[in-house]
Amino acid sequence: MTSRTATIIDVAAEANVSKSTVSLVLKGSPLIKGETADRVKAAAIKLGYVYNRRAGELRGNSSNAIGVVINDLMNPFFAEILVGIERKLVDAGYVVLMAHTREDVGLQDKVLQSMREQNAAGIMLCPALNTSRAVLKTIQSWGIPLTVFIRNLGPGSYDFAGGDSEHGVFLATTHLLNSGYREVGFLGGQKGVVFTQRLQGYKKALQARGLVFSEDLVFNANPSRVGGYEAMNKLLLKRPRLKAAVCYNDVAAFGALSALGEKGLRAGVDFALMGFDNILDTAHSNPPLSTVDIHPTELGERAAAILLQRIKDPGAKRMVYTAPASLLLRQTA
Amino acid sequence: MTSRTATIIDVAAEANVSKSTVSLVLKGSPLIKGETADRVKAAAIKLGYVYNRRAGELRGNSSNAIGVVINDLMNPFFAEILVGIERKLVDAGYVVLMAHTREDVGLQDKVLQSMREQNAAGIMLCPALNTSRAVLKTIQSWGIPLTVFIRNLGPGSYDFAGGDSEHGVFLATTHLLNSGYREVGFLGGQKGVVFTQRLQGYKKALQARGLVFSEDLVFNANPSRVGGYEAMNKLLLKRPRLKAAVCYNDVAAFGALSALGEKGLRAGVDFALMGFDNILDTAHSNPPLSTVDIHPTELGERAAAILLQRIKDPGAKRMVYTAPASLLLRQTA
DNA sequence: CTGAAAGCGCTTACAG
DNA sequence: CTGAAAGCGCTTACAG
Repeated sequence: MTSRTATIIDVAAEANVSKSTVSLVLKGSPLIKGETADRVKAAAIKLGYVYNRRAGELRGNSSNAIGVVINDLMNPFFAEILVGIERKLVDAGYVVLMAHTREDVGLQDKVLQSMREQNAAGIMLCPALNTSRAVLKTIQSWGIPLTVFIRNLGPGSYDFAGGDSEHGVFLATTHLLNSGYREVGFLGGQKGVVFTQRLQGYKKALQARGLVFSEDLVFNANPSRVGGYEAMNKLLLKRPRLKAAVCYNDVAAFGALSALGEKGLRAGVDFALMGFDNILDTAHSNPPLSTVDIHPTELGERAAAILLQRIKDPGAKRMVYTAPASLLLRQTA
Repeated sequence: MTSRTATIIDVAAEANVSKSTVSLVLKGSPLIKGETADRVKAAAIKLGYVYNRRAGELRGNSSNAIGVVINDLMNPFFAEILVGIERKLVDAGYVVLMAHTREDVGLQDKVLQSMREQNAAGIMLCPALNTSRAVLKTIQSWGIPLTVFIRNLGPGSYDFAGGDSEHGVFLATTHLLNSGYREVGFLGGQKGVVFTQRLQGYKKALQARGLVFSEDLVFNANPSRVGGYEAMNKLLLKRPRLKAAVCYNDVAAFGALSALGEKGLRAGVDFALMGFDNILDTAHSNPPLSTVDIHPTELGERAAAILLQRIKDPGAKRMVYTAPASLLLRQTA
């Protein structure tokens, strides 16, 4: 435990220069003669000097911290997104202030406020369910660059990155229809913009076939494993002849797989099931899940890239990235 | 975008007091008369004052940021641990600087260094595989409170929180043995302290029964879904008569479940399988996984609690938390 | 090519 | 109960 960490002044004294010179050397300024710079660097090493970022940022009014708020880290989809975001941000020299809000709007306000106090250089937000669009204005009024990801917040001028939910579900549903199923259910999920978009894709696929949409075939539930499990049990009970369904997301599909297994039904032979997201786990589930691939980790990287761009160019026009969705057929459909 | 954010000086002017008074009021000092305090608060609100934490911390040499470094966020086990850590830390008024190192020791050094520059109030570290014990000394020399979690780094005086790996696997293996299996395999995982401990539990259980340990029954692989999948396929190929195995962790067990399913084998009837960790997913896998419960999220909270305690009392003696392991039987064994 | 000076926004003794 | 003053560790014009 070093009693007292050396400052720029100590280094200056050691190297026989002024602290201005030390500061310049430390940031690699070409203004300082090589010989002097070497002397300063040696002194810094000798004293075990550590840059005090806080002080530097206070003075320069800069920041290298970016806040990212996630709601449901227990869902691997978000964990993968976070990994992508973190990678991109760290590569760009930032540090991430991570907060988990478990869909709690109040907590979300609190952590956002805290990120503001920390003087975050930017904020990446996947809004908690029921988040008011007013947060957008609030954050913008703070002058902090923001990019919203996954769940959009309706029309507005904010940057956004998300998956092509509607088209993805359209593809999945169409695939099931093409495979000969006359009736296909929609399973899991229950509210929020993403749900609405996915359900829309489902409806459009039906429509394209001249099929009529029926509420009876949508089985709402939490977008979680348990939710998918319960929804599938309900489906099996109420619609015993239904043999195909597209799920709100992969995690719900896993729950459905579990429910199917319990009844001795084999996904892919007794029941056709499609997931959504293509989280890593789908490749080795039992059985491997057919799903819609939106490349979660890459999506996270893209979202972060947008924020980085916005920080660089605050005046740029609105940026939006929609991750293309493609069918990934494995064994469940 | 407010042109210029108000400072304590602006508030002081607005309220007709000195900035010292404002500072005191803002931190709720009882020194200031109620009436004055109210006036200051009103002024702060009126001006939209935002506390500049950076400045305050520079002056007071304090910090409310805690660094947490995770290696494999793609493994839900770690995601759950992180959720526990984050919850505890945020509840205590801290902010988390999260870094993901994907088992890259070099990157780990880099992020650790960065946390130091940020003047982190503490660090929670789950060391990347092959991390040298020297990091411990390094971090300690920085004077930053540290708690290591999940993977311990050998003997030393650092605080630590992890699961009872040895006993947990002992229980799982014994359960399989008690169920009548004469031979049980050990599947997945391949290096690191945790692996060693778990394998040790396996050996002890064998020993307690007078059974001899054979390398032939351990199937190494990455501690991931793919790893478990591959290990199970190897097992099935090389030891067709083996009908039971304990897995290195839940995620490997999922991969094994997938491999079993592919061969038309039903876990729990054709093959007995035990996982380890009890991540949320196990409750609704196909079929639901029997596992060893070490309460991941709570473990994360406990680990964070240790760091908090250490920050409060730097001189306290070594703190260690070992999450008790208990058998959780579902359908695979 | 390098130094002296001012200042970022706060906190903390110290007076009164 | 409140104010004046010093200072946290840096950066950034400005001189020279």
